[in-house]
Amino acid sequence: MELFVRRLAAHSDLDAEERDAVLQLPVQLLEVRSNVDFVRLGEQIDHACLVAEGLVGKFGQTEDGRRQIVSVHIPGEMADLSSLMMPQAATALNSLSSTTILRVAHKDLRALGLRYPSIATAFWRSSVLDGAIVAQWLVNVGRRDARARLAHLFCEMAVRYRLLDQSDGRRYTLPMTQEQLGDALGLTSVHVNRTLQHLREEKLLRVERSAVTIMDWKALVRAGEFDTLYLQRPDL
Amino acid sequence: MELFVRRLAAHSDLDAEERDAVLQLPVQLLEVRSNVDFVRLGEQIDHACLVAEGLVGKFGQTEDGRRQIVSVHIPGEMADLSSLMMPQAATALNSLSSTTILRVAHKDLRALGLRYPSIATAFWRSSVLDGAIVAQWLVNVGRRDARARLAHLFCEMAVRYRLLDQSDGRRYTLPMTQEQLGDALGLTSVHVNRTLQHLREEKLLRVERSAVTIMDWKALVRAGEFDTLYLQRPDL
DNA sequence: CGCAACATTGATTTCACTCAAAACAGGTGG
DNA sequence: CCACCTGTTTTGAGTGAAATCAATGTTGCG
Repeated sequence: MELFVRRLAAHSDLDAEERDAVLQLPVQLLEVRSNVDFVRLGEQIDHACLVAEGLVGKFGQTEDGRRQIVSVHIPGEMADLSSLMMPQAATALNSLSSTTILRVAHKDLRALGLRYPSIATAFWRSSVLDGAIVAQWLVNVGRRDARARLAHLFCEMAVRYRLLDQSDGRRYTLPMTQEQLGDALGLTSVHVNRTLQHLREEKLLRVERSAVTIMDWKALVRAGEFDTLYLQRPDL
Repeated sequence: MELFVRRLAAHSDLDAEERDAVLQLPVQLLEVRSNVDFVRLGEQIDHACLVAEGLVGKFGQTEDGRRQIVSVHIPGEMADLSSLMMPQAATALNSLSSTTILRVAHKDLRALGLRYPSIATAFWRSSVLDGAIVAQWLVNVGRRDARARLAHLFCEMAVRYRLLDQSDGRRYTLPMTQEQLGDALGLTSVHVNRTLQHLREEKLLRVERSAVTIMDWKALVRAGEFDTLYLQRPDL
């Protein structure tokens, strides 16, 4: 929860009272095993899901069962703040690993926004920043080859995890399977596997289990044509 | 401008006074020829662009010059309302055809949001709905083949144009070249051309110049696995 | 009329997919 | 503590959808 406030404060000015008000938000704890759809497509939502631990994927789906991950959310991020403005879920939420969620009621969020306009603004800005990430993913999937897609994703996640664990960003834990990486990048797990090997041979990065180690940041950025502009955050 | 209000009112409740306040917004007229970047990447923005006529594309770019259209905006839509919350443009805006734009100053929009909270909410909701469309495009580009991608796009545009021209949605004018369609769908213009021919042979739809005629709506919906859920609008 | 976009066609190549099987954890219960 | 199961990663061989390269039509406009 603290993390959530820190994230908000990173892009929007909030005074002590406002930060405190967010911290006081009543939440309901929810533990989910790996690979559970805890928000289903078309469902009517009355609470938002804040990721406390683990990893959450927002999924779109085709009729033949192929899935596309539209965004991933790491601890401290509200996975579906947008549900406040769009209560019928157009995408599903799925735990990519075993995850703990804090549910926050819409009515509490709404009340908070009414009472503190700058919090409402911060939420709005959050939605917009999330949207900018999705847009970049679209560029990534639409116009780059497998190698660049993977490189770009790992660069992005490095920057996003940095705010979380204060590490130097060269190492982080991304609990996604190769299958899930494929779902995020519009690739098959087989091709992800081969491309990952290629990336390792090139000494750009190494992924073992869930541990990502970036060996050559500069080269990785070049490979993924990564530019932090859309994240509105400084580079590593 | 009227159209913009109608769009807002379609998803958010606004009373007469609020609707009027939006209509009174001072604007600056801007005519742009086809294929002009009137908002460039990384530019600092202090006004939003409302499309009055024509068609606007939001572009992401790779280093080798390949472009990906991240969203298109038809008359009555604010192409970059998000710039209010993210003044440094992470995507460019380009006129896909000759277009007329109404520029609205950020400060006026902000003032309006402050004075009328439900307008602020309506703007926020607009951002969220835009985001939902981008997310669907990501599913489309990531997981569907060329035929389905095109079908999906034409279905979506049919629904979106309906609010505009009150037609039955079977015919509309989409001033995009095949090259631009390719940029929107992550395909080359050559492949768009061939797939379009295929779609015509199947008697699903016909595209001549900019005139789209849907010949078999049901079949097109099936081909594109189109579901209006994400648009929060009724089907045709 | 002639230029500049745009659309269309053909031939070839390539990147990524499919199918299939094997190796490799990690966790469970006997 | 090992045998087993399930999910994940790895490898191989063959296929296919879309890209690339390169011309040739077409259309509309100044």
